[in-house]
Amino acid sequence: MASEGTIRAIERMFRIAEFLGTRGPVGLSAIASSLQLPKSTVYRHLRTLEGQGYVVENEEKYTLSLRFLDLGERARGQHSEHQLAAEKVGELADRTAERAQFMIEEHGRAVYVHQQMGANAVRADTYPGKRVPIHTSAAGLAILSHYPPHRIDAIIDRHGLEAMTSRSITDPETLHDRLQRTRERGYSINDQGVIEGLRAIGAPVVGPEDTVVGGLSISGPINRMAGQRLGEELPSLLLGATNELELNITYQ
Amino acid sequence: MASEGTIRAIERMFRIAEFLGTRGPVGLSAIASSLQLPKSTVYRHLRTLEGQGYVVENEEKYTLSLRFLDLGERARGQHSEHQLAAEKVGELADRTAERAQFMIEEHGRAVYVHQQMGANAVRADTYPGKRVPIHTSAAGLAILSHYPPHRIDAIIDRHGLEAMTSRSITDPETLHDRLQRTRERGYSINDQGVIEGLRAIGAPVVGPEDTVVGGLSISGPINRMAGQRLGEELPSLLLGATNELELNITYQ
DNA sequence: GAGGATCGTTTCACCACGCGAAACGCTTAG
DNA sequence: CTAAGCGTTTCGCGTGGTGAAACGATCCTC
Repeated sequence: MASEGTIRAIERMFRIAEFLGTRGPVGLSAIASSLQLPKSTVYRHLRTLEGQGYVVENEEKYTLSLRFLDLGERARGQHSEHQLAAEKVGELADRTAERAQFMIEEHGRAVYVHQQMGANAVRADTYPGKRVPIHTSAAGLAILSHYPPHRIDAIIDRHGLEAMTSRSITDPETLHDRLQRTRERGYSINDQGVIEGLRAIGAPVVGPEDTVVGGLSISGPINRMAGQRLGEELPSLLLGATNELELNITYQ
Repeated sequence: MASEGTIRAIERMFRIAEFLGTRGPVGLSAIASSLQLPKSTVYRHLRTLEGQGYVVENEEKYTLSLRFLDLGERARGQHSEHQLAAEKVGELADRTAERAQFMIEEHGRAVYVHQQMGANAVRADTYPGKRVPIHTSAAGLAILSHYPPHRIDAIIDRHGLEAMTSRSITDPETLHDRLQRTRERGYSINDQGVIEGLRAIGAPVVGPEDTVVGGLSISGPINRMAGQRLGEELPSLLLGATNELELNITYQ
């Protein structure tokens, strides 16, 4: 875990912060025993986090502060593509009445940047900042389909091909096949690879110099994501929005 | 800045992260010279952040990763009140066509938790996680109005009463007067205290055991936030939503 | 109400670890 | 061809992060 020449205190701090993020408000001893760290060490870290305003203490329970949200929103707002993508996600959600999202790749994983629920959208436990294995999302597949092979293989080497359902892609062969079909078709299909009964289509958003800035996608239940709607209507809306977005990015 | 018994490396790390949050993608030397830190130190910190996935490097420029958004969203989602408040913010924005928000107090400052633009809402550079001096927002004043005096004074001692416009509250006397009027009236009014031409009304959201969980508020231009609408219509909507929210929180 | 368990806090001595000056290789500009 | 800038790497110093242990407060249990 700890690479060479990196700062251990900071790595520990993030372990503590991530632990606070998964388990709600929690006390010092619980953190120390869960992370197998001495109480005094955790105490010093929490005092530091609290002093910097990144942790809130309430009745001897510690919680993450919304300062992390501040940093996160700044991270999201820094790329102008992301803001332009938000509009298109809204349009897609409105016109299809499904759930639409814009994702990017970071460190080999797919990250939700924007998402919007349409009128009939199926709920999901996704939120901005959430990261999923890149090969299990339609937007992620779309992004990969525009990457050079060595970059795809590097991601596979780093993260493997974790299965989330029985329909997930699990070996490099089929992944490359799917990516090839995605390139031919112009858009990707994720058929129940992340949640049973859920299907999604995605398209890569290509910026200047053929760099992929992210992927747009539409998700819905398999009964509505089928037939002519899946084959023509939705791809047409998706590719139309993607094209407009690419133009907005290039000529902003 | 550096208190006693806290970890310097972590404080430096946040200085670097916050710097990346304000200035977009930036190189190593720019960070080092701006923060007056040795290049090798900044380099080690960036390597650590990158290794933990909290910073993304692209063509020798460093950017905050959306992992901060992940942590931030987790922080926001951890309190069930916040999720319940989101609905009410939506209702208020829809019904008033203005901008509505829910804020909480953290470390003596007011923090945006949820905000939604109504159809006629005036734009503002606010976003979830943004922090403002608590006495310059209607929701913040509403929260303060339910705090015991010693807690209010502690906040004044810590942060002072910074002015943002000529109409801002700047001395403790008038602040306490305004809070007294807020208590009598049942809602607070922020008259151009943060932006000229903008007026807002806010109400405290009180949970079990008389603890204040946050504040709801509605903001709009002074020409629409006036007369009978300001005196009756909007307060009635605001207090109605607040009351419903309080019930939802107590009997969830 | 005494005893025990558990909590957060504080102390303190050790030495790993974070630090920073300097050197290095590389690219770009003039 | 030189010079200035960049990110990277090295390395010895000394301090700052560490963790075992003790401490006092609080909360149960009997």
